Amino acid sequence: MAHSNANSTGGENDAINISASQRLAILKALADPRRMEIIERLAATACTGCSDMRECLPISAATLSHHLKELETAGLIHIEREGKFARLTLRRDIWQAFLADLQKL
Amino acid sequence: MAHSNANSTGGENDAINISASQRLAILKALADPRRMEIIERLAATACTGCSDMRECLPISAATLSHHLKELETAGLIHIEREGKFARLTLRRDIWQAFLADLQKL
DNA sequence: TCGACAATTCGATAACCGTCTAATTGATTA
DNA sequence: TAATCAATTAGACGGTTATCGAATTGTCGA
Repeated sequence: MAHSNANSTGGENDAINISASQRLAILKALADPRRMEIIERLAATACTGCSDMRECLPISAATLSHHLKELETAGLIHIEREGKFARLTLRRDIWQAFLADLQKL
Repeated sequence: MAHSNANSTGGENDAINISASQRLAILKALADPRRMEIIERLAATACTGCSDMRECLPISAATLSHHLKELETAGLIHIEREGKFARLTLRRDIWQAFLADLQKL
């Protein structure tokens, strides 16, 4: 909820604009091997659960939860909780906006 | 010197390939407001000296030197020392390779 | 209702990092 | 040569953060 990006001003496919603070948050989020790995996996397989992640990454559940919250706060992933499980998805719109933002310089 | 990228295999305009470790180093380097600001300035004005930077950023000479070394180690900038002064340039080839690398996921 | 399980939160610890001052190196000029 | 200045290095301090085990919350099946 930290970064809203709810500015659909009626345009058709206007790209999302990333604020400087969100760009920093995303860069910080990506500047960790584990979190980068999570993003890579989500980008490749489109969608996974927490347990799937833990099978690949050598980290405790607590640490994974911490990283996921970090990625969610940065706006990079969406965590959809379904009963006992959590479904993770990469927010590709934010990802593209982030890349477009870096392209601009 | 940490990241060489001296692999011109005779091709014409083959893009540089970023290793995973260099990608991480670049992300870490960018995940700091001051260093990001430095990169933005270098991208805008093409080339500047240390003293010019210090006029804009509220940091000590020692801290700036530390940040510049970090950016240089990541491969993002080139520091050309001319006598007393230092000339800073953004390594646009690396920057583009970095962006292309992120695009791939 | 009662365990088993997924995920989160809490509290602590260790490592990392940005920042500074002070000291140093190296170059230019009086 | 001595003084000055740009930049770097050394060393220290404080804040941030990645990590874990333990406790907690919430959900599902027996």
